[in-house]
Amino acid sequence: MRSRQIPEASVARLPVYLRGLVDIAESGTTTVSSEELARASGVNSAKIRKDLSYLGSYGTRGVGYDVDYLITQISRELGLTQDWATILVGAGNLGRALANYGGFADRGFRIAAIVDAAESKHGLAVAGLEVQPMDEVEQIIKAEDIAIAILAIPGGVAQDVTDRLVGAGITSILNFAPAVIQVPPGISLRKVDLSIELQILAYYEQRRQVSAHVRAGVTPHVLDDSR
Amino acid sequence: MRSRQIPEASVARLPVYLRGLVDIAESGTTTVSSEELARASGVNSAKIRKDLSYLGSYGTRGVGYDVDYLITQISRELGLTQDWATILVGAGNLGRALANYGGFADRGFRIAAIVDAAESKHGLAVAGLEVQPMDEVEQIIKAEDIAIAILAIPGGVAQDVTDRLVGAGITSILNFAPAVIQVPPGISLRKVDLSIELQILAYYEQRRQVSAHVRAGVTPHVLDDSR
DNA sequence: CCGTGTGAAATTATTCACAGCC
DNA sequence: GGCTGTGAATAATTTCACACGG
Repeated sequence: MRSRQIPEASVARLPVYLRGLVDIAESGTTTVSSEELARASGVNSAKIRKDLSYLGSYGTRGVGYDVDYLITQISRELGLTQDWATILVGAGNLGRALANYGGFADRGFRIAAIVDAAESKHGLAVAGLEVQPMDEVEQIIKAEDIAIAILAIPGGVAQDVTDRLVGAGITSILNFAPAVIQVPPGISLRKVDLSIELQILAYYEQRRQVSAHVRAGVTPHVLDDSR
Repeated sequence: MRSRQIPEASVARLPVYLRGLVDIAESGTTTVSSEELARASGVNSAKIRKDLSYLGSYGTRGVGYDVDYLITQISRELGLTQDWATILVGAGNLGRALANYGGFADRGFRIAAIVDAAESKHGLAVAGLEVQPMDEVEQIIKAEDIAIAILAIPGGVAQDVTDRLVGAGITSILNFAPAVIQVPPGISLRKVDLSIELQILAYYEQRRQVSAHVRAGVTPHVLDDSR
């Protein structure tokens, strides 16, 4: 199909396919069907075929996809053939854990700098880098040509820090801070929030417990056949 | 409207509203309009009204929503009025950071136990708990009546550990391991993956750079999550 | 044959727009 | 007058099912 502008939902799955493909490649397999990739990536095969069709016609009918070729194409599409310098903002528990997290430099991402507002953290060595003062953030972003920032800071300062980073030229933000932050149009923002994920799980967990009670004959509170 | 079964997309936003509402409550405001909550939660007001309508008619026309009452209703709907015991699997960098992460016990969640496969970690004190051997995980889950597990383990062992946890009675999993894991039907799974989030950002970053070369037309917008 | 690629159908989610009520 | 609640309209996403080509 080869249309520009891949649907957002598809883009979000491409990295998942990539991970599956890399696993498959490591096992020595060179060709994969959408059905096999479905098993490796937890996404159903029809969705995979549709998603991949947005990239182009990279499969062979009756055969499947060449694993290495597909890895190359997805990587190119995601922009993983270039190196991305990132700045980690916040050298607390979470920030340090993220910095030391292996799978990071994994796919072309590199922490180019770590900054923290607290003077007590300055000069500290984290993952082979010295934590630098927040004061220098503008200069660092410019000097290292950084577009992506990772926020591991307290919620209370998240918006102010974000505004400052955007002012300094950051255009993509991955937010680990437990706060809603606003960005101007044209800036990408993704958030990762432990507490929110747990709350979502709790909803379904509660629902599961309630229905278990009903099945067991305990307090069949509302029972409505009409749906 | 008061229908059972709230759409998944709405459920995923309820915790976001809750956070916004708590912020608003702390500022001393007692009534909020969907427009104000939109500003506080980064979701547009029409969507908010629609989402809240699934819970019931808790607003007052011409006025807005009572902040405390809405907090209560959303909390109840999400199942946050009860306490949830969780087990943290993995006491490495990330696991320890998560355990020490403040906003955790925040909304009724409590780490009841921490386990790790490595003998070197056993007995270690993390966030006021002793790291216990993986051997005892079944017993711990039963004894503490734990339904939710948080996985902060290497990708390579994620599936095996998951199978074991599900076998032991876990029904909700929050996966921080960089791996695709499969769960049986009826088990909830959410994943948080640094590397995948960065790759998604890279796609839009690349696109921004390409279009900047072409012309000054900016690609707009905030990306959303989840699934 | 087999598995991709893709229109078309079905489903889910978002946005609109305004009647209804405070 | 202002803001909710919600049907109806629109858009996005997923699923179906099968023609097509290796």
